[in-house]
Amino acid sequence: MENPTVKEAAEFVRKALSERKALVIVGNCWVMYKGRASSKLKSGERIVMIKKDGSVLVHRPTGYEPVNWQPPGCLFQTRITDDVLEVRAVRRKPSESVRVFFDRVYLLSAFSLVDNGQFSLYASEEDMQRAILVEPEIVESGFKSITYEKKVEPGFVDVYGIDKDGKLVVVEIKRKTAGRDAALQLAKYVDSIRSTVSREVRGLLVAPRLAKGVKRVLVTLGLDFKALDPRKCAEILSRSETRKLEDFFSGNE
Amino acid sequence: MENPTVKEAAEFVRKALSERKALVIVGNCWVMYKGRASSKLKSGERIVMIKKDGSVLVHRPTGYEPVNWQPPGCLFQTRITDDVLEVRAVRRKPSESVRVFFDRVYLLSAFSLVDNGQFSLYASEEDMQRAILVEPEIVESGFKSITYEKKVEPGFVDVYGIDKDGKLVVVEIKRKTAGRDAALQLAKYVDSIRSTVSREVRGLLVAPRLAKGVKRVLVTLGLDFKALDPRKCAEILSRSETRKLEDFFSGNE
DNA sequence: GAGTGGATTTCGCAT
DNA sequence: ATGCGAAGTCCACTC
Repeated sequence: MENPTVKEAAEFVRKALSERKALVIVGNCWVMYKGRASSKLKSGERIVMIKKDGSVLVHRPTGYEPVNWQPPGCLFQTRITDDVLEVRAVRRKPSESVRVFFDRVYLLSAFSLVDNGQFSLYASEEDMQRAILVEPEIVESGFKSITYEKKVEPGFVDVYGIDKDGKLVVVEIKRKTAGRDAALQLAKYVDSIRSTVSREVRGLLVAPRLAKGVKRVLVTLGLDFKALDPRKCAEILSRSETRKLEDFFSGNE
Repeated sequence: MENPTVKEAAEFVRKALSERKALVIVGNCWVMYKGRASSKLKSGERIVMIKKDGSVLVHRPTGYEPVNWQPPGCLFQTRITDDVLEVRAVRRKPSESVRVFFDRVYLLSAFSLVDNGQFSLYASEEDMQRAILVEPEIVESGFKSITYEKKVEPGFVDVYGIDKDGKLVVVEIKRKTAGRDAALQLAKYVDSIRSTVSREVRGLLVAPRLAKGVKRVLVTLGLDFKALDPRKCAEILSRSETRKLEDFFSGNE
């Protein structure tokens, strides 16, 4: 629907919302938000998206982020006042509402979209962990993992293993530049483990790189560091997945 | 443009991108991302938005967040292979690319949007600070603010004031539930001030509410707490702005 | 340009 | 439900 009248638009929007369709509205609008905070957006041309799960996005012509929005789970209400179309999205818990007022609509489209496509992300922190479990040698020559996500007093140890000399190794993984906090976290874990075990315990921080000054912190705390590129982990994982896939199709080891 | 052929779509997209228009594409697609991480999104129907500043959003039919995206500043490339339209968005620093492959396009629209509407957000932490400066009594009966500091690294005192008994008050503001960290932060400031002043110094934590257990921490540290809703601050600010506006129009006060 | 902290963060997972 | 931590976080601001 192109350049509909406000009245036509209102009818269309109502129908689309009741049918739980995805809605795209391009037009001139202003927006009021009230809830966790409050905001006012003055008149301008924007792209508004309303999804079937009740999420709302108001996008300006620039920027990655929506200027106004509402997370999934909204209830909608539309009305016309003085030739202005108001679309109101309300949600409870937290109680908040976004009201979008259109005085002109350029484009109005509704879709029943079907999307079952699987999304997979590689080289998250979790993937780095899995990569280390799949191929422990990337961490250190001779390293062997024992368990992962081991619960210790302050939280969770990412990977727990033994080095080539038989020393216990507590591994803390960061997908990004490791900061002072990661070092301190690891130190806590190491201390915690040491208090329960009579063996020697090493702390190893695995991350793509260290933040400035953290090297010194590590030295002070007696911890080790291993640089590891998340992409390499992604590679390892994709390789291991490929292997699995081959195994599946060939039906053998 | 509705249900264009892949070829028509490619031509349209190219033109729109070269003219720096905002582009909305609804269709069946799959997506590959490679950069800080890697991801694959299998085939499905989605809404893709490309903005004039070179940002890209791939939205599934549900959820607030885009499943794939690219921040502003991308360069684009389109091509057709085997009746599939590929739109590739590349950026440097960090080097990453998103490739969207369409085998069907339902809707294709381009817009030259003009948006100069001002956006104002109320009840940020800074707004709470301003509200306290405008109306110090909301903090405590008899409270008067002396100075405020917008930002001092590594931390900053939000507001300094004097209470009804003439004691110095250091105010720490949190827009959300205040945690243990806020209390400790405030304690540091208070200690720091005490060491430089021979007067009595109080620490006052202002926040909508306290996290569990923080009440005890405050008592231990000898700090006070005042519950303050950010929304009330927003109200105060909008009132004070209204007053200002009235002053402006009446030309007095 | 890198580092730091906030966000109407959102999202997921564990308790 | 609540709370905690991660995010391809993004973004604004300081150094």
